[in-house]
This record gives sequence, C-alpha cells and structure tokens, in this order.
Amino acid sequence: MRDGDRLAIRELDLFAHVEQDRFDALLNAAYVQRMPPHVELIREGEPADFLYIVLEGCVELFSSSHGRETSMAMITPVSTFILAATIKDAPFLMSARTVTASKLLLIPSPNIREVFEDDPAFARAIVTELSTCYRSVVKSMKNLKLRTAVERVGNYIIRLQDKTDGRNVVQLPYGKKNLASILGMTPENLSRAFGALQSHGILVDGPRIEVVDRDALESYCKPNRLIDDPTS
Amino acid sequence: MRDGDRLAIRELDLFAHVEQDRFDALLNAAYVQRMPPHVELIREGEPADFLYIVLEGCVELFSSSHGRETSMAMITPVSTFILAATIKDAPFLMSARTVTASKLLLIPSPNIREVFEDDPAFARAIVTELSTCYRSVVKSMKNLKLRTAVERVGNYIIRLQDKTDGRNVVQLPYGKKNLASILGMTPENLSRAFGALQSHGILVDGPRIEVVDRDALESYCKPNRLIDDPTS
DNA sequence: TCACCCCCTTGATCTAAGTCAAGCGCGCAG
DNA sequence: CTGCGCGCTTGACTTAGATCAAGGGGGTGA
Repeated sequence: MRDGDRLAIRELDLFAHVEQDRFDALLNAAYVQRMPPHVELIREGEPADFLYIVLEGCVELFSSSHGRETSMAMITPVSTFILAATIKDAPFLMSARTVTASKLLLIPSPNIREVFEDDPAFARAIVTELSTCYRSVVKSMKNLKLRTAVERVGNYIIRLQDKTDGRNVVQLPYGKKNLASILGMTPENLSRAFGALQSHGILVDGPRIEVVDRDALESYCKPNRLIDDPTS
Repeated sequence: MRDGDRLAIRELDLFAHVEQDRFDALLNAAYVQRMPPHVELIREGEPADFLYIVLEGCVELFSSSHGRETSMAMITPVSTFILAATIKDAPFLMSARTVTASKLLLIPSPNIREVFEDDPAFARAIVTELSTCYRSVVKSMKNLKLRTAVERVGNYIIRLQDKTDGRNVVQLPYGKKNLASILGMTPENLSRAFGALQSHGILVDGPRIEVVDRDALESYCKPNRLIDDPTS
C-alpha cells in the first residue's frame, strides 16, 4: 500500500483515534484491490467478510428484488461502505459494483470486530460514523417521500452547486442513468425533469449544468436543511 | 418510576451491559412523562436534549416539508427513539407525536453522551442499536423503491402474520391513515390495495384481516428476507 | 474509416397513484 | 336520543411518472 493511502485512511474520522499498533495491524491484514469499471464487488444476502474502503474511483450500492433494481448510494473516495453489516456480522442488504475503475481496500471483518471490542476510541468512532450513515438514509427517505421527481433533481443540483465554492457551473459526477436511479426515477423522467427545470433557473448542456438563477431554482425546489444538508 | 419499568429498560439490549451504578445514575437523571394521544413530543430541527424511551403506548415519527407530511416509523414499547441525534448532538431529523396515550422516559442527552464516552460496554451496545436502526431504514427504503403500493401492503400483512404464532387472523396495530402514511401512500389508495389483495388470499374486515391463502399472498407479494425480516 | 453500441433525448401512450367528492357507520357530546 | 365529526370506503377524474419506441450523437474497436 502506498503511504498516501495509509495517510488518507488514517485521516478518516473512523480511524483517526485508533491506537497506532492496532491501526497498523488492521492495515497489515488488509488487501488492496484494483478493479475495472462495472465489476460486482458484493452481492446482497452474502455474509460480510470484509469492510470496504474506496480509495480511488466510484462504487455504486444497489439492490434488487424480483427483477427490479435500484441504486441506493454512490460511494466516492475516501469512505467506507457496509460498515453496519460488518459490525453486526449480518448479511449485506445491498450489492456493490464499481462505476469507474477503482482502488479498494478490504479489511477482514473479524479484525474490525476485534478492534471494535478492544479499543473504546474505535467503538466511539464507529458510533459517530453509523449515526451519520443512519441520518443520511433518513434524509434520502424524506427526499423520496416528501418531494416530486422534479424537486429531487433541482435540490440535487443545488447541493452540487453548494459543493463548488460559488461557481455557477456544475458537472454531474456520474452518468444520468445512475443519477436517475439514485433519485428514484427512470432516465427518461430525469431528462424531462431537467427540461422542466430550465424554466426555473438552470441551463442543461449534457453533463454540464449552469445555475443561471439560483433564487428561482430555490423558490421552486424548496431546499430544506433537514433533507439536503449532508453535515447536519 | 415503577420497578417493572426499571427492569424493562434494563433488559433492552442498549442498557443490558451498562455498569450498574452508571445505569442507576442515568435513570435518576431521567423523567417519566405520561402523555395523552396526539401530542407533539419533538419537532424536527430542534436540538436533541433527551433520549426518549417508549414504555407504554405508541409514538409516531414523522416529517414534513413545505406542506407535505409523511410517517417515518411507529415506535412501540419498549424501545428508544432518536438515538442518533442524541449521540451526535445534532438536530432531530424527524418530529414525534403520541398516537395513543403513552408513558415515556426521557434521559437527558448529556448524561447519555457521558456514559457513552466512559463505558465501553455502552458504546458497543449503541453500535449494535444504531446498526439495527440503519439497516431497518435501508430496508424501508428498498421496500419503497422496489415495490408497488399493493405489494407493500401485502408484505406488511405477511410480516404481521409472522409475528402471531401460526394464527391466520391479524389485527392492524394502528389506524389505516397512519398505516397508509408509513407505507408511503394515501388512505384511499390503501383501501384500494386491501381491495386488490382480496383476490390474492386475504379477507379484510375493518382492522381485522384474515389470511385465507398464505401461498397465494406470498406468490403475489414476493416477500424478501432482505427487506422484510426485521432480525436479519 | 466505418459500424456498432451505448448514452441520452424526445414523443406517444399507458398506468399507478393522488385528488376530489360523496356517503356510510360508529362513537361521543350535548 | 340526536346530531356531529371522524375514520374509512367507493367512485370519478386527474396527474406524475413509467413504459414503449424511435432517433441522434459520440466514442471505440475492427
């Protein structure tokens, strides 16, 4: 593993306060994997043998049932996924696949659980991490149940713009098909939603979107801190 | 507080392994509140001053945004709610109101956080609890995104029947208006869904539902362990 | 260079679910 | 006992969003 990766992982909230020798032991037990795009990493229902960390690239969490399929989340560097299943030693509730070529770190679940049992700092960090994950799913759920498709798309753009510092042109971080599924709609409907939003302050040009009238956009989409703010 | 309550709380996974004196301290700092039906307990956006435990009755977690409102969960005895906000010292993402007359225990959040910092057993218990909560929201989300309204209702009935041991008559635990909102539909649509399911093995008579052909019901609703099983 | 595929868009149509409106029956207060 | 309100159902209609179908680039590999 490169020192840069080691450092990036160490800086994750989850690992920041783990005792040094325990941290080293975890990383020594871990594997780095490089994966091409569109490779299935895990399948829902299987046992959680590893905790995954995305070091580079992008991973999609998705789920299927009887022929239907939906995206649940996109994981970008540097973050973990399927922490809850690892800790509970329970089967995955979601499948995962690479979106782009990705570099992953796999830490065996038993090692994670061992440090979790012994190192109170790690246990506390896991609590914080899980709270954040929990709250983020609750927000997604509110987004789905309380908003129309067009509003979800508009608020997604607003969030994207907030992440740039003040610029009014944003770039979609992945394909519209993926985005549509994340936002709980079909690609066709996403297209139409973008179309509809052009009368509410945005200008769509492929994956490049210009926010020409932020006020109009907000007054139509009604952003809500308790749904959209990832930090709250 | 009655000894029965004390015992019931002690038996919760969350508190089962907390050191005795810490447990006593928590309960001594706590308040018992009796509430009539339809009282708003907390409002989303407010700071999480207390951890709540439902001792008797039933509490609805719900959320609103710009005129729309939806139920997120129903909490029945004996369970906690809004643990994540308490731990993170973050604003509530959901409001809560009593459905029926209820008895609640309120433990001040600072006390919870204090024990969480000092008692590793409590930190571990919180991790387990949060994992379970997280996974349960993920399941709800899958339920919403992967199923039609009729399927959600059918699977809800199947789950209810599983909780009785073998009986084929189940009773809805709360009103259909609440149920509809939990399942992400209007009361009218819930009525029609019940109607539709009568050709798939159930018999509806007000709040009393008879499962006359479980196989037919399952083959129509496609229950899925990774969505419906609360223990997995 | 060309052919193919994939991504995206657009239009036409269909359908699940929401909305609006009316009515029934039960429980409760006057 | 009577009248009112609420919970629930049913019917008619509307609408958001899905589905089906076609076509237009733009990239990639032979």
